[in-house]
Amino acid sequence: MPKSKKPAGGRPAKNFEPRYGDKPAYQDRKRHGDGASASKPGSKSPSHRGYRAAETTEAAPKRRWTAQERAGRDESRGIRTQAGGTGRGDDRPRRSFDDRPPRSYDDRPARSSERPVRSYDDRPARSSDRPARSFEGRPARSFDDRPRRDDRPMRTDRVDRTERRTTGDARPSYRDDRPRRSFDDRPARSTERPARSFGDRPARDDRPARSFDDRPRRDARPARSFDERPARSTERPARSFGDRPARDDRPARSFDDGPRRSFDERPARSAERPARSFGDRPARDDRPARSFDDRPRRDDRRSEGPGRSDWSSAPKRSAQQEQHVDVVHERLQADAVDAATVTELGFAELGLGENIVRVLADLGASSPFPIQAATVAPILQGRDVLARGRTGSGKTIAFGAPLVESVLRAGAGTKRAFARAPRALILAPTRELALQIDSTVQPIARSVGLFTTQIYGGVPQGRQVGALRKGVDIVIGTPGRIEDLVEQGKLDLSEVKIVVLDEADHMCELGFLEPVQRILRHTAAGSQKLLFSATLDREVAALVDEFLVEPAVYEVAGEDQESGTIEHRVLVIDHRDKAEILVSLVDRAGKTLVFARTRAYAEMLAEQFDDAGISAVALHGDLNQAKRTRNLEKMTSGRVAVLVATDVAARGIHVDDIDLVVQADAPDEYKTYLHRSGRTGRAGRTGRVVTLIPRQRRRRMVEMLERAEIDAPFEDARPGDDLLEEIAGRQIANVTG
DNA sequence: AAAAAAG
Repeated sequence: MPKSKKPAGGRPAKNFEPRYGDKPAYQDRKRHGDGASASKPGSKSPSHRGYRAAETTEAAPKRRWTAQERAGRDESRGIRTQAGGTGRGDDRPRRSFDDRPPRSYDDRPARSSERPVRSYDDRPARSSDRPARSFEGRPARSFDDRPRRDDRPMRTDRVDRTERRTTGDARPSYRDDRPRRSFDDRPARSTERPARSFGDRPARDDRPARSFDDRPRRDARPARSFDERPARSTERPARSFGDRPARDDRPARSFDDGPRRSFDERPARSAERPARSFGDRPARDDRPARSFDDRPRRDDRRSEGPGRSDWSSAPKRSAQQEQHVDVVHERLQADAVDAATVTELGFAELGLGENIVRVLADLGASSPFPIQAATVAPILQGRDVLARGRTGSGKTIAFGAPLVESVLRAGAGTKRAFARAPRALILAPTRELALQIDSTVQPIARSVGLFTTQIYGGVPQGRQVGALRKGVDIVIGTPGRIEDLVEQGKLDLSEVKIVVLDEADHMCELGFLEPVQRILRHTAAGSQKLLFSATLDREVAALVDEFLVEPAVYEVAGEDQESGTIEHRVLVIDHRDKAEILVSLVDRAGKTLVFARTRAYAEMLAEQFDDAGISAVALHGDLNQAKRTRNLEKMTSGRVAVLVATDVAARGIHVDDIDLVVQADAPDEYKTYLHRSGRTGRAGRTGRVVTLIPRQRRRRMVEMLERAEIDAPFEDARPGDDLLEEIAGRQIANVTG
């Protein structure tokens, strides 16, 4: 009955069908699930005891993992602290810090010259043989690590930690070293923090509750979440870093650029991180209680305020390190300030091989963007790197090119083997992003005879497994399927010596962190880690503490929202006008990306636009992968001008020429705002972002924009307003009419 | 709320 009403209500049956043609897809998926369970009688009923053997089987593995997961969870809470020490220590070869710098599989840089020569024609041929051989060699595989993990939980670490902290060792890792470390520094640090901490902290507290009422002013800053930014915004509109006491230490840095500065501090901290990181985290509201265990001891902690700094705060770094970091930073800032300076060094000068440089040129990157100029060299040196570059600034090439070069150097002189285990891994939060990264990295890799493969869910694994069997050098994918294949024994990560986490801060969020941690533990001990994101913040401390060693931290100075090419506006509307206004905004010439908060709403909006005669497609997790890929491709190719998506498209996705981003629903986090709006205005182009909000959301919106350090006018809008015409770029027509 | 695994 109700159905009959709907069609009548202006939802033409026609639209319904086509649209549903799609939906069925996902519904089918669900059906499959049901079907499976249905085939097994009593699946639903808890009393499934004797029944399906299958289930039982599944159960077993799960339990096993549960134990590990638990370990992972603990670690994520800070218990792992010692991961660095205990966890790795015993079994793993682990990287000795001494070596580290050199660490990259450097030994064979020289050989690099050879590569070009090698043609990998053979490859295909061998494939047939391989199957047989497959994984025999690897049996050893990653399991070695695991055992350790188990240990950790029990780990006597705490003791260790204590020691470390006391020692104040800057180095994350090993206690042995630390002891020596100067105690002098430490004290100093502690002093610093306290000061700073109090300022920040309050903020955090606020956030959670997020009550804006009480503290009108502060809200803005406290902004919850992240660290520095929020704080800055309020106090320093301009972003002067008055707040941060800590920074005082580093006179060197020019604060002008400072805005981003947060990273500056960090580098230094990095050294210390292990110890400190844990303290801070707790601070974060978001996270699980984690870590209170340690804290008691931590001086900082009690002050509590410091939280944020985690790695950053870590105050102490040896003078040497500090200087080094600062130096690096200065260089970076200088480059950023003067584009010409950056371009002085070409990709070749940065250490990339001839073939790679050529491909980059083909990809449109003839000379390095600032973030690329900054990270290529350190990555080639084998350092762990944290990098923040705003959306559309070229981060993929920034890690992709040097990653290929490193893999190449490491493998120079080695014979390619069938079923060879991959040597590099790139993790992304969404399948579309993984695909996109591959489209950039693959050509670079192929130019030097290396192979990449995508490993993500939503598609049959057969092909992926087949590729792995033939042997690939670089795996690019999403956490779920990768972990799945690892568990199945079809993906061996033990030879992975370089790991990239794109959208790293996002990968450290609730549902992602643990899988990511487990995956990283399967990679080679001491593997190099590269964390990239436009909104890299201390949220990644969970990974930094356990997996990175004295990471180099980069960001491009002067790269702030004001210097961007995106125009932001906020339209305050009446809820009942929303649909009409949206149609009006989307009915335009250029490509428009619309963000909705839920899958259902995204689907509904796409339908509405279609009904209004504006061809639009949706992109969200309720669509099957084929549909997702197809719809995104339709937008990319220009066959449709409107794409309505959930936040699945918020990060990383690059579609040329999107000149308008409409947020049908305002995001809750400033980071989400930055990523969504970053879908336009890429690589220096201009773009416009319009966010629709109901009147009562005004205040929240103001605060969020402050956190994002974005200035945007708030304007009331109603259907038919010229304002809408202008935003849609139809103003002339309108005027005429 | 969304995303990420299901031969």
